[in-house]
Amino acid sequence: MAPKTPIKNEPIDLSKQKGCTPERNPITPVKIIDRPQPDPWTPTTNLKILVSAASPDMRDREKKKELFRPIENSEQSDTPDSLQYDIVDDSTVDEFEKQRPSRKQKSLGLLCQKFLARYPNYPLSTEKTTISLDEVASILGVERRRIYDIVNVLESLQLVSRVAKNQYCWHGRHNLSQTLKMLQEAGELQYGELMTSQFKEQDLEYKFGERKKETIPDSQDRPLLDFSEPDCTSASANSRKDKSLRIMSQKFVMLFLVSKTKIVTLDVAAKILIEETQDTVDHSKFKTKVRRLYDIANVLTSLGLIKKVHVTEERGRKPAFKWIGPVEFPERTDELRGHSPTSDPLPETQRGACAQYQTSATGNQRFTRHASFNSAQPCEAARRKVNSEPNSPRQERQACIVNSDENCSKMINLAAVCRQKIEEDTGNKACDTETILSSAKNSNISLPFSLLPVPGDSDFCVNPLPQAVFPMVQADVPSFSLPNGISSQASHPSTPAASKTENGKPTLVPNQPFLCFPSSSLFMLCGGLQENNLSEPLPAAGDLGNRSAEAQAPVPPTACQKRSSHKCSSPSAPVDEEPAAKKQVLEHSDLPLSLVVPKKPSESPKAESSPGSGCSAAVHLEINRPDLASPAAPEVANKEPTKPLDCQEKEKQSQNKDPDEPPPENEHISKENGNQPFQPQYLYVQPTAGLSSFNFLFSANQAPGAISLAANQLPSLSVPCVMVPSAALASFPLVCSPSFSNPLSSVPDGSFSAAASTNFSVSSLASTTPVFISTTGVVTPKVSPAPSVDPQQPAHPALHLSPVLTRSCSAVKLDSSVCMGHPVTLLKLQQPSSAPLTPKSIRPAHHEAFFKTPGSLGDPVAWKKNEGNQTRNASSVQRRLEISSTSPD
DNA sequence: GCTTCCCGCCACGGT
DNA sequence: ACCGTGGCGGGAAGC
Repeated sequence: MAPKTPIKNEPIDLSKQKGCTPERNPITPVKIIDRPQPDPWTPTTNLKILVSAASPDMRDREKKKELFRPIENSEQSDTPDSLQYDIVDDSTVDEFEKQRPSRKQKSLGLLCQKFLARYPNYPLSTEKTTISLDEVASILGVERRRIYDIVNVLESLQLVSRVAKNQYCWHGRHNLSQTLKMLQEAGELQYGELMTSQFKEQDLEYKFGERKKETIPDSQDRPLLDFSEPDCTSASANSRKDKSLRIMSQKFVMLFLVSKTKIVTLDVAAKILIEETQDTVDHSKFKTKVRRLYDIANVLTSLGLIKKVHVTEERGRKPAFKWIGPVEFPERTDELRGHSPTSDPLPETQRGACAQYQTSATGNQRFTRHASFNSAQPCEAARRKVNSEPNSPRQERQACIVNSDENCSKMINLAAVCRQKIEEDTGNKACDTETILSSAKNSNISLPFSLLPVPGDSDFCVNPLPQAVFPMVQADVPSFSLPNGISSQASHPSTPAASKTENGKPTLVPNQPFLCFPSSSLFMLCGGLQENNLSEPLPAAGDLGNRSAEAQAPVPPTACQKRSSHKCSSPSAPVDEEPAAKKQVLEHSDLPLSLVVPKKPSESPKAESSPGSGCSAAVHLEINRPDLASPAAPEVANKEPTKPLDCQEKEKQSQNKDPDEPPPENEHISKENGNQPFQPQYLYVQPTAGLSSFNFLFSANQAPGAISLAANQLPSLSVPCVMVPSAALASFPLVCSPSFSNPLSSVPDGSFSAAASTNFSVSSLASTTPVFISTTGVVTPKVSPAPSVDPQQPAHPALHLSPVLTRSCSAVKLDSSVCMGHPVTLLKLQQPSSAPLTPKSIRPAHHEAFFKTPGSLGDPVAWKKNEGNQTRNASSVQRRLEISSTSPD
C-alpha cells in the first residue's frame, strides 16, 4: 500500500498515489500510473539520504514535493497549479516557489489525511498493518515530529496502537465506535452532570473546571482510556507520563460526546482541558492549550469526526468545532437479538417507537462506566484478544446483557432521537449546507460525504449482517412483524454460532436512520450511509452485538453511517466489556444543551423550527458550500421522518430547492465528492390484501447523482420499486425517511433504468426469500439495499436481507476466521460517495447491489471485488473532497 | 489585528 | 551519549 517515495530527482510522478488524477499532472512524463515503486530504496532511505545530502534548498523542495503528491492525489483540483511543481525540479526554483506549498498545504489536517489515506478504514482483521513512523514521515515528507502529533491523536481513538519504538499498528476504524462509546461514557461521568443543566458558556467554563476536579480525580494524568498495549512490555513506556496530547484528545472528544449541541468552542475546551483547571488560567498556558487543540482538531477533522464552525456570541464569533461523527453508539444490540426469541420484538418495538417516538427517549439508563474504562486496559486487552482470537465468545456474552426491554426502550429511544434529530436538523438545515436534505435530494451529492472522509477508505467493509439491521417497525404494519426468529435471523446471517443471541433480536443498522411513521402504511426505508459519518458505526464484527441496539445509525448525524457495513472482525471485541451500558446518547438528541451554548437561539436544536435563521446565526456553518460534505447530511435524513410524509416531502423539496446547487456544480462536486452517500430511501407500501406477503418499496429519493443526471433522463416512469416479502422487510430498518424524494431529484435514475430492471434474482430463497423486483433500476447508487444473505446460514437464508440496504453493498462472505469465526457477510459499500454523480459510475454497481438477492449474492466475492476497486477509488475521492472541503473550512 | 498553527527547540526517559 | 517522544511556544501565514 504504501506508496514509495518517489525517487529523488525523478520527475515527480503524480500519479503514483492511488488516486492519481491524470488530468492533473500534465507534465509528468513519467509513466503515470502505478509505477511499481522503485523498490530498492525504501521510502525512508530515499528521503533520508537525499534530504540529508541535499542542500537546504533541495531539501525544502523535496519536502514540498512530497507533500504535494499526496495532496494531489487527495485533492482534486484544488490546487490547480500544484502540478507544476514537477517541473520545478528541472527548471526553476521560482516555479517551485510559486508552487511552494502554502501553509495550508502543509497543515496537519492535510497531512493527517494523507496519512489516513494510506491505510484502510476497516482493514481486515487478518492484516496487520504496521506503521513505521520514519517511513511515513519520509513518505509524507514531514518530520517525524508531525507524525507523532497525528499518531497520538489516532492512538487516543484506538485507530492505531503503538507496537514498538517507531512502530505503530494500524487498526482502522473498527474500534472507533467502541472507543467513542467509552469516551462518551467516561465523559458523561465526568462531564455529564454539567451537560444536564443548561449553562451559559461562562457557567460551563467554571463548572467544568470545578467538576472536573471533582470527577476526574485520577484520570487527569492518565489517559482516560488507556489503549496502550498491555501486552507489550511497553506498558511502562506507554505510561509515559504525559502523552498529554492523547489525553487531551480523548477529553476533547468526550466533550463533544457529552455535549448536547455537539459543538465545543476551543476556549471552553481549553479551559476545561487545562489540567486541573486553575481558576486563573494562566494565559500562556491557555494559549498553548488552544494550540494543541488545534492540532487535535485538525486530526479529528481529517477523521471526519468534527468540523469547524463558529459560534457567535455576544463577544463575537468564536471558533468552535462541531461533532459530526457518530453520536450514538450501538450498544450491544446483540443483546436485543438474543432476547425473546419467541416473542416478536419488532412489533413491540414498533409500537413503542411509534408511541414514544415523540417522547424523548428516556428509556436509557445511564450506564455505569466500566471499570475497565478508566483502566482501559481491559479494553485493550479485549481488543487484542479479539484480534488474536477471532472466535472469541465475547459476542455471546454481550448478547446476554441486554434485555428485550432494553431493546425496546432503545428502539424507542432511537426513534425518539431520530425524530428529534430530524427536527433539529431540519432547523439547521437551512443553515447547513451539509444537511442531508440536500444530499438526499441529490442536489448535493457531494455534500455529505465530506464528513467522513474516510481517509483510509476501507476497501471494503464487512458487515455482520446482524448488526446491520435494525428493524424499526411500525406497530401498525403487520408485514413487519415477523416471527422473531425470522427477522432476527435475517438480520444476522453472518454469525451463526454466536449469533444465536443475536439472531433473536432485531438489529439495528447503524447506518440507517430509522423513522417510524406513526400511522401510515407507507414507510421509508433509508439506506444511505454516509461514509462521512463515521465509519465507526460499523460494527465490528465483534461489536455487532453491542451496537445493534444502540445503533447509532439512527441517531442523528451519523445516521447514515458510512460503511457501516464493514465490520469485520475486528478487534472491537474489547468493547464487549461494556455490554450493559446504554447510552445516554439518545438523550442528547433531546436536549439542546451544548457545552457551548451558542447564544443564538437558532443554533440550538430547537431552532429547528426556524430553520433558516437559527442556524445561521449561531453557528456559521459553511452552509452554502455545496461541497461541504459534511456529515450532517445524515442527520438531516433523520429528522424528516418525523414529519408526515408529505411534510417531509415538502421539506425536502424546499431543501432541495436550495438551489444553490446547480447541477453542474454538483457534478463537479460530485466528482470530487462523488462518494457522497445518499441515503437511499424507499417508500414502503403496506401490502394490500392480495399481496399481503409482499411489500413494495419505492424509492423515495433519488440518488444524489440523480439530480445531475436528471436532465438527461426522463423522469419517467421508472419508478423503481421493489417488491419484497414482508418478512424480508422485517430485517430492514424502517426508516422514516427523512428525505423524500423530491420531485426534482426524484427522477429515478433514469439513466440507470435500463439495467436495473431486470436484475432481480429471486433467489433460491424461495418464499422467504425476498425478491426484489425493480421496474427500473433505480435505486440510488449507494443505496441499494442489497440484501445480503449469509450463504452459510443454513437455516434462514432468506432472512438475511440485512441491513445492507443502506448502501449498495455487496455482500461478501468473509472467512469466518476473519470475522470472528462467524460467517460474515461483507458488505461493500459502493462508495456512494465515490460514485457520486457521474452517472456512469453510479449505475452499474448500485444497480447490481440493489437488486441482489440473497441468491444472487452467491458470488459475493466477485462482487465485492469489483466494488472494492470502486470503493477505493471512491475513498480517494472522498479524501480529496474532504480535503478540499475541509481545508478551506 | 486576530486566528490558526507550523516549526523545531529542547527536555524527558530509556537504552 | 544517543535516541525516541512529545511538550511547548515563538512567530508567521492567512484571513
